[in-house]
Amino acid sequence: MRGRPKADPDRDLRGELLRTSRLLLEQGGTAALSMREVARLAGCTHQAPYHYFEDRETILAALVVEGFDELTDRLRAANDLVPAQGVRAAMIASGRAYVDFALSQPGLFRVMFRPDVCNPLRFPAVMEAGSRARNELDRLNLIAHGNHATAEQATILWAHVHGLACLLIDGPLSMSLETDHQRQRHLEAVAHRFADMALGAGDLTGSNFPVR
Amino acid sequence: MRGRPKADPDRDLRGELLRTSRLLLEQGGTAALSMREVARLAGCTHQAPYHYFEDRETILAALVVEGFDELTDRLRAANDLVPAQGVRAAMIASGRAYVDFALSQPGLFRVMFRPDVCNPLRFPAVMEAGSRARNELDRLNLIAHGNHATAEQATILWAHVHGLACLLIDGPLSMSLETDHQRQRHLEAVAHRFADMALGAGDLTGSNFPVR
DNA sequence: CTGTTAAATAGACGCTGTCAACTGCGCGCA
DNA sequence: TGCGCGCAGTTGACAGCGTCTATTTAACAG
Repeated sequence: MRGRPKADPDRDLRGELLRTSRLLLEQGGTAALSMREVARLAGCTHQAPYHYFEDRETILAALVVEGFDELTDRLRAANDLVPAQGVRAAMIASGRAYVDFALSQPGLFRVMFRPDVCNPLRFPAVMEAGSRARNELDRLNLIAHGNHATAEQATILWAHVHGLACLLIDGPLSMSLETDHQRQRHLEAVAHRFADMALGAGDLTGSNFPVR
Repeated sequence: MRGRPKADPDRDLRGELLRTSRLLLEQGGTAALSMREVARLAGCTHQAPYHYFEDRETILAALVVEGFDELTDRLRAANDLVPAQGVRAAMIASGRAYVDFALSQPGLFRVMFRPDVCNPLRFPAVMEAGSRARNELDRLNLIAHGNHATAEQATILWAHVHGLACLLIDGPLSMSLETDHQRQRHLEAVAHRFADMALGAGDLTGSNFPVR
């Protein structure tokens, strides 16, 4: 059969393509996400996806936006703990949220920070979604340090959680931790230690935020 | 002409291939490093590289080893500052070394921490080179905290410099800093602030290392 | 009934990594 | 001197990839 097949409004090819892409990305990394394989799994010809996405990078961009939005939600939930549980708990929860997100879908997380794979400058939506996530981290920093919050502290906070996530999903850090239990314990300890450092060090610059 | 060409002992094809690969990797990222393009630029046929490297990943592995070795050298040089300039200066220099390395050759740096592009498990040499670099960071942590050094502090140190490097080369962080000068100043301030946190916080666990 | 557009199909092109087969040059050895 | 073997390449082929172009058909608007 050639040309457009019988109408089937139940079928959402665009959505199917996105779901399939995300699966492929997660299972085999960016290299496994091929236009033709996506089409095959979604049950259409190799050219059908081009109707919905300009090219391969555009599919990735759509996934990246989804990813940043999900990350933003998780970070916001952590920040919202402040009234009930305090800044320290929120900071620890925030770090956990960031790391958990990366560990739960490392394939997506990697692409989110790889401009050579998906160039944010080409996709304003990607840039905006990324900014929203970043704002959530900045908000935490602001809550934590109030008037004494600095851009340097924000950078340290971001670098810490991001570095942790990268090292965990890309092996070098998790390889030395045998069991999942060990890793959990280590991460827990790291989070508390970092919170001590970040919040406690406020004293050094005049903040009177109490340690512990 | 077919078959092996006239002998030319002056020509080091293997070296040429490696140099060319590194250039391509740096200029256009991992996607630009194609077996055939390397061969073309090195002036041989598309199959000649296979005599020296099993496949594309093996070329990348060789570059990654070079990269880790260079990073190790830089970190060692920073650590060697301790006797003359003290722990704080060495920690700042170490961070600068890590970040400078990443910024000076982002293409290579990215591959060094991307097991889906170059799987360390397949290349023992890569694993060992990576361990050497990590040991240098651990050594700094040991010097900084002596008997009170913990695995958590080592992780925080590593995550900090690594996260900083990743965010800088992959855009999100450097994009908000307009000029090179601004970036330099910010990084300087971040380094000092982190050193304060990492060394000063030693007090919290009983270390009597003086801040400043 | 006709024209337009959306949603696909089909085929081709050049690029890629890699497998297989072949070709010389030069060295060790008889 | 002659011979064979292995190193260092060459050439050709194949399948898979992204993407361009052209085509086909279903649905809808006037």
